[in-house]
Amino acid sequence: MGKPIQKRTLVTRGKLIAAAEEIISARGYEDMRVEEVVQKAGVAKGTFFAHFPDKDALMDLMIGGRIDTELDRMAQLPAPGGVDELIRNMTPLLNFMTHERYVFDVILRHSGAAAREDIGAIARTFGRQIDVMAAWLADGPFRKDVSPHLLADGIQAFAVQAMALHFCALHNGEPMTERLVVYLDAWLTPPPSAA
Amino acid sequence: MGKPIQKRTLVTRGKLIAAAEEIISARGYEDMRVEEVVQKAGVAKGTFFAHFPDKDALMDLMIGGRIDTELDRMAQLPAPGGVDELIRNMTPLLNFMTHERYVFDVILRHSGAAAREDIGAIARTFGRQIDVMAAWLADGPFRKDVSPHLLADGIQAFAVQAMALHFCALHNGEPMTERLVVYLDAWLTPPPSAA
DNA sequence: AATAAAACTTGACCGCGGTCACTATTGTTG
DNA sequence: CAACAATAGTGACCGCGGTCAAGTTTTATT
Repeated sequence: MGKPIQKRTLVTRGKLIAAAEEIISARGYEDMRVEEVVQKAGVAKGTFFAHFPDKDALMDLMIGGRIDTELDRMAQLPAPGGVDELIRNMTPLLNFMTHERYVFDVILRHSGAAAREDIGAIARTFGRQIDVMAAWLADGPFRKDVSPHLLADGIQAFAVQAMALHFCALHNGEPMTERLVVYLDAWLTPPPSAA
Repeated sequence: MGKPIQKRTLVTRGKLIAAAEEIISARGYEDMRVEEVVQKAGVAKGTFFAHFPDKDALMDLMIGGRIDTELDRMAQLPAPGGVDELIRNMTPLLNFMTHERYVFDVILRHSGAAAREDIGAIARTFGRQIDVMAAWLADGPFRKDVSPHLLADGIQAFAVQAMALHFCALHNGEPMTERLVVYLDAWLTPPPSAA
């Protein structure tokens, strides 16, 4: 039922993505301009928007791809034996997500999809992240009174909070992971036996 | 010290803010155009940017003011007797924060300040929110093994998570507060006496 | 009242994301 | 192959946030 796609479509799309990658690796995400991408790819500006609904959609793809690489790595790792190790396992991902303020903003904007049908790359990685972490939590010295999935949801929430504070003038100085360890100790560690 | 400010500055600023308020209450936050604000205020476009660094700064002010109103109300309330009541107390705030996708995005962007010196209105409300909730948590049937401040941080993190999922196609249908109650039960409720 | 300096305002202009009516290319069918 | 849809690509154009050199008004100074 999908409409037939001509070969040159894939070629053009590839040229656009390659151009974007080149620009990003040279000057970072924030400074990417659509005009520069199309110029480098040797196509007209309108062509860009025939391939992507808007600039954000390309960013979603590029950033989502990069996050997926990190998740691939994380999925290989053995289940962490404690909060410290868990955070160490996540650190490369968190570092990427916060290495540019612009990137973090794009990620937040795309972490939920707008419509059921067009869940973007980043939104998918948020789901994947839950799965990876839930697997870690299933066995390990962590709370067992709630489901691993719920625990993973919480880790995500706390990670976002820690990353947001990383960009807040009131809180930086203290590294992100130190803030996170406090949160996750309280969230994941089996509490003292009586209230 | 502070440079002298002329009276007309306050007048102009007032006209800009009044114009913005009028537009927002007529058509919502997202559709506010700087050009329309200055036209309605009867000043030139450049004047706007002499009063606010950028459009976002005005939005920060407008949205922050509105959030402060909600926090004033919340601060008056007696400490909630449980998770359900706590969430009921927060609901008007959460509803405002999510009543437009654009508003939620602005809030997230501004929840951390860019530089120590220019903490905006929204960033300040995030701090206030912690204080209001920490006061609620000090007495009440909630976890006591960690500080009320930390508990309040967590509530904020989970609230943001719940609101983000509210905009996610995969999760809406289920109302926001129902998601939140699951999170907060696990976070705030004294856990069963043994692991 | 004249003058100078600082504060404030102005609007033409720019950058850049996004649109759309039109042209060009591709694949198909008789 | 020629005719013809369907699919892709084009670039002038628009909307809107943001800039800045020049002009106007206020306040301080003599």
